[in-house]
Amino acid sequence: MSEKRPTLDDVARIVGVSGKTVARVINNEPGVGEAMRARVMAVVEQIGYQANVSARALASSRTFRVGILSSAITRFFMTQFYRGASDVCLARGYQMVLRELEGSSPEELVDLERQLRANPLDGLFVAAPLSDNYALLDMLDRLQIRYVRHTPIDEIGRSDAVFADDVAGASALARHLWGLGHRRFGILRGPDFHLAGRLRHDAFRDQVLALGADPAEVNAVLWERPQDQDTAGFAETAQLLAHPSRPTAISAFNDELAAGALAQGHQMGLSLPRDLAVVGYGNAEFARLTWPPLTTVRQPNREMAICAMEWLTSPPVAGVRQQAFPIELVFRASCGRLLQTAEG
Amino acid sequence: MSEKRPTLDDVARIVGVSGKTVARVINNEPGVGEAMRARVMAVVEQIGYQANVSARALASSRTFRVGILSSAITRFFMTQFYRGASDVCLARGYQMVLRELEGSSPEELVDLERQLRANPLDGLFVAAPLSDNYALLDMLDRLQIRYVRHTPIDEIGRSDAVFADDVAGASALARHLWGLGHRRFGILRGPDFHLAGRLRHDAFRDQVLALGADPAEVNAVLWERPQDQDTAGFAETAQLLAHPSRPTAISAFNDELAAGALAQGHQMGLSLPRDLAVVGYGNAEFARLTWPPLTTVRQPNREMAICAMEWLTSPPVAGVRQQAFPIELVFRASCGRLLQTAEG
DNA sequence: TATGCTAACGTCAGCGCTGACGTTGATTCG
DNA sequence: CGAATCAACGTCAGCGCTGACGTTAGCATA
Repeated sequence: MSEKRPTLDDVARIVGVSGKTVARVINNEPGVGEAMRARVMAVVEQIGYQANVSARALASSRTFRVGILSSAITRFFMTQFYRGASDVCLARGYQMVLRELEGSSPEELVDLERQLRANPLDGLFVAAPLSDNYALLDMLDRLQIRYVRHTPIDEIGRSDAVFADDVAGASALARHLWGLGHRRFGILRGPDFHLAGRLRHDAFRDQVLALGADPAEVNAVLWERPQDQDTAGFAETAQLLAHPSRPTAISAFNDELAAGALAQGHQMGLSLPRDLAVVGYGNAEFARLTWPPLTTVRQPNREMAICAMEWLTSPPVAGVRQQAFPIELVFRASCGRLLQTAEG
Repeated sequence: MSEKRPTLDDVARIVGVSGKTVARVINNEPGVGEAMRARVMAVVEQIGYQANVSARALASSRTFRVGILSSAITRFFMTQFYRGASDVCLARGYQMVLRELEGSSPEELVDLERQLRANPLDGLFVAAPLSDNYALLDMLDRLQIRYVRHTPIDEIGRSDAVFADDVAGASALARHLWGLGHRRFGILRGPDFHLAGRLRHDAFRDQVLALGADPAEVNAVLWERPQDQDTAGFAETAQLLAHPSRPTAISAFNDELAAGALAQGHQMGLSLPRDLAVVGYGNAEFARLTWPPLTTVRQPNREMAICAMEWLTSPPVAGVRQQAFPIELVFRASCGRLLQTAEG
């Protein structure tokens, strides 16, 4: 409010042209000569003109706003999305908004739909596991909101999507543990509604079996988010360790569960990693802070978000765009000393 | 785009009144009778009218957008802010946007100012430690942007602020450890530019000295963010433990450093928590996942964000509003069994 | 009964852009 | 050399609201 902020017409008046010409310049539209373009830009720079997003949105029925939709906006992997998305939005003059959809009850969906109607977005990045909630996707389609999904896999090519290869990650962990000499495995399996939970479990199991493991010595326990958050994975780990063919290595759905497995191991008096190797998934911030520090899989979340946001802030294209991103193993101490070099 | 979304005039036409009357109703302005208000609301509900935020922003020079500014948008305590802030924004029809200001170089500030000019906000929540960056605050004042600071302390009553009592938290930890019988203390001190770092250090030290500790047996090491993120606090902990009066308890600036202290303890072959007690600060997500799980201080971040956002989305008031929030000790195993009940 | 006052509405000009549609002068070509 | 073409501009009516300012009918009051 201090000094009124300059408008497009202010620029036009100074240059001595029509507002439309200025608009053509700042929007990079054709129909202006090079000389004029330079003159306009000079004045724009000089008085520090910035387009008014609200006016632009009102007149053009675009909003210059993109959203990130997640069922857990506080999780670490989400914050990596924010950083990547934020960079793109900043560079392209878009606003980034966050929206949480905790459950998937019809009421929550209706609520989201209402809010999306009231505050439309130019695009939405849908993070896993919401990305496989078809009721949600149908709603977005109905509202004709563009979206990019972050999903483990999309067999049917339903929409634009970015993915990190869960099968490759879980298989690599399996080969790593096998290479260290482990033959009896426990799997802390993620919830089934989380597609990645199924994929990682299957890939890990298939890989160790392919390497020659005895099916009777590869056991999984399903983890369902317990009431007591302080003991994530404790009971499930105890259950795995109580099995007749007690595993020497545990592969957990994520780093949180892996940390729980380590804690349970400590509590049972095991010496880690000698008595029990543990691998996580996701390379959470705390993976380096457990004891022993977790061997895990890094997912290129930042890069995926950047890609998704670049799509969403660019003109639509025909057809479906899908992009896979390579994962990367992060070796720490939770599997003990390596007996042989792990493959790349 | 499917079916054109209803406008204020659509509602007015159906009810048979002027658009202004509808506006009065949906904005809860005076000047409409009860009967009319009910008639309008009925139609609003029926056709699902939602005000167009862009139009409203353009006409009223408000933006219905509030921001959260942080130097580390990926930290766990920030995500707790998002959740609280998001709830308020959703309920009040505001958009929440995130902005990171990593360093505090003049260039970055200029950049932020440009962006704030281009995309004005109705208010900004400034998280610590940016909340004590006076260059930033001066800039916001100059732009006449309302803001609420999240800061440990504000002696001069410079602006609206919410704070959790760092002095109370650090003192309580000190009393807890003292009560468990500890007499020699190490402090992993936070960086000085982080006001909370100084406050927590001073409060802890003052408290144990007041309880009778020997000043020679209360030592601090300054932590500066190391290059190698994988070993946060390792070297500093080793330094503390190498001191002639080797501490039996370490108080860390935050949970991350505390986890590093635990890891270093393990690495040195100590039996935790018998040989070394550790307390953190902040109750990060992973505090329950370390071994032993961390005793720490919970800060009511969600509640603070809710308060701040309620202020920012309400009409301004005269004077400065400041609100303190109580902290809460979270007892876990990292200090061993309690010898006596800790105070409330 | 004339006057003033007020609650309950209405009117209308923008807010700062955009999109569709002019206009003009220079260039090209039959 | 006149008509057609086209790049380079200009004009203008909105987009859907809001804020400032009418208008009117009903009621209290002198």
